[in-house]
Amino acid sequence: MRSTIKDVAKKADVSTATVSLVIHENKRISTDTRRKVFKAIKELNYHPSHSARGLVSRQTGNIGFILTDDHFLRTEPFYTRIFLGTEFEARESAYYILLTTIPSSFKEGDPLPRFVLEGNVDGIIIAGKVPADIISKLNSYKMPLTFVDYYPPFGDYSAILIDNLNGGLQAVEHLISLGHQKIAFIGGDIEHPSIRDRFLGYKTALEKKGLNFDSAKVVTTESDTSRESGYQAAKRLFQNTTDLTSIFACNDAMAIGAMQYLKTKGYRIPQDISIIGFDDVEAGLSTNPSLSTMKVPKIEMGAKIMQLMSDILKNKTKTAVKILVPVELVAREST
Amino acid sequence: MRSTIKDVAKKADVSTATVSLVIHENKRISTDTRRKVFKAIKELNYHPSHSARGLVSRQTGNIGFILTDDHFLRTEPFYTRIFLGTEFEARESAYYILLTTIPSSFKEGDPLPRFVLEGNVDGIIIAGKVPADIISKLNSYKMPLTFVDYYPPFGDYSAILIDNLNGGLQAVEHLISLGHQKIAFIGGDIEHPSIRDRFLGYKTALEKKGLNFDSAKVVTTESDTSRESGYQAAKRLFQNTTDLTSIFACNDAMAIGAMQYLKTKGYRIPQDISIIGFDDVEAGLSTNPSLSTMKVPKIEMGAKIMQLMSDILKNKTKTAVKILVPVELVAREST
DNA sequence: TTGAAAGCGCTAACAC
DNA sequence: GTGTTAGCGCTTTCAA
Repeated sequence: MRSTIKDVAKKADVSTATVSLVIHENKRISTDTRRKVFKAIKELNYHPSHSARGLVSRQTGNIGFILTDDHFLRTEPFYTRIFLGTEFEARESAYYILLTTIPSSFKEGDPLPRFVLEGNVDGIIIAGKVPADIISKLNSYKMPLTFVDYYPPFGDYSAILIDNLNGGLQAVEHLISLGHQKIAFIGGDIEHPSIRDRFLGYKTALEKKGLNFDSAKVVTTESDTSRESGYQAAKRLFQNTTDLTSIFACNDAMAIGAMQYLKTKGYRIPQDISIIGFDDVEAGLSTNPSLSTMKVPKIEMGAKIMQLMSDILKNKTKTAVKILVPVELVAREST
Repeated sequence: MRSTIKDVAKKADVSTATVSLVIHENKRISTDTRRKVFKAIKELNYHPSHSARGLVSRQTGNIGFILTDDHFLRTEPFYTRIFLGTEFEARESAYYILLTTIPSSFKEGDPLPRFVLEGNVDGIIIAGKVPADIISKLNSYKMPLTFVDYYPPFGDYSAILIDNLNGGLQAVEHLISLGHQKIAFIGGDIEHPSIRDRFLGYKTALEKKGLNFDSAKVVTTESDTSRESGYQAAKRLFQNTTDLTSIFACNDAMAIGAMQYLKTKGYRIPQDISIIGFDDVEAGLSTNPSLSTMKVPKIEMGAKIMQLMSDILKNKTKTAVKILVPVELVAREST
């Protein structure tokens, strides 16, 4: 039998109310009593019951973490890292994370995650792009909704986002600083906010340096951002034009796919073509040559969104805040 | 305000006890009452409070899912798939999964997952190999402990395991059926039960077919089973001997790494060397040639372990059961 | 500075 | 077949 607050109270020879006050760091309690209580807690290895607390406080102590199944199952551990950061931080702030995936094809009639229906979370973190339908359905529940690595087209939410625009800018400026003038961009669905911003960064960098923009050097027709798509995008790119010396891929997976294409065509990297990705996933380290990229602090982003959630639930943060997380150039062998 | 059992009782004009009985499908309730109650439940969109239930039933309704951080962050979505299966099944059986990682370097003094300390789970699922230290510490808590894709050296637990021995056997028999006589084995740490069994399957197949075992054709000196290790293992293998026509790699990642090595050395696959892996991860589909492998039903394994856990908690299963999950040959281009 | 007691939502024993 | 009620472990007035 696990020990309860009563056991602690008895052992410390105080009331259960006092124990509760001590636990909640109420300053009205005398140092002496506090000490007695803590001693008893320790000796009995007491941990408050999550259920009992939840019952009276009308809080569950749980946070829901939602992402699409294909994001969760992505080959590159991107969202799993974000989740990990969230989980680490949740330990600190004494929350539990309930992770669930939704189909990326989620539509109006589909059932919401069980923890939403059952009201078993105090707030929800949404990681990565999700179908608009689920956001609107989620909105009818009154819990705080926050986003990490995605911001929906409508609504006003707190979010932790990558500074994609600045990242794209830096990536391309890096290429330019190496003397490149003919720089291509390959990406997945340009409707995706992250990709759009990275592309915007690309254009901005060109403008800033007075290089002219050439739409033949842009391929954004792939539906996802996998290696395979990178391969295909590179193929298409070279059908459009061969007048280029470097490529900025919207993420590492596509960059790696593009590298594979370049190799099969006999281009040497970086001698003939330089290439830079985005995200800094492990796989970029084991390519040959190793891939230059923009480092995204995934674990930290996960931790930050949990902090934000915690602040919101404690009413420390009332208005929606968007935090842009800076990215950092990691120049390796491919540029 | 979410509706409570009282609201339902009032609306259906019965007592809360009756509502509770209806929810728990007690047969003493008349069809008429049952209908009334269900109607009220629906109209009020009533969902029982997890906390209140937990408090009185002394069950949390949560299951802890533990795996090491490097397993969780593996490039190939292997354990994430298992987790997904567990989560799917948990929805059915009305449990929540609390996922947490532990460092793969976990040792005696390290803190246990918070859900264990706080008694916030009814049982624990351990996925993949974990340090022995955590198992012994976990044992001092009275909750059921089950394993998936790993079985610890000591103790008696329920577990869902891959039929590695038979899988290894099938893989090698496949090679033999294609006419191969000189078959190598590359694997990571041979102490790992899964790898050991796959290796045993390899040996058994050779014996069965009257081929003799040649230790020069076995490399099990790598510490992990990554692509990089596969590359290194293949390199070492060819330092030992070049007298071989095929390779059985203990998993797909190593197989892919080995393929890379073979390609750099100019071997053609499968003309010069055939190669088969194990696990059936997505990456094996996009290699060139595509990788033959043994298909492991990861989602199903996750679902099964959750079912097993649920049975144990409902006292349907009293004695520890080990279930071997069969694997299936997927012959693709590499053999 | 501390204690007594009510009550959160639910289940289960018992009464009818 | 259905209702009454105690009580799970905790927090939180209110009183002392």
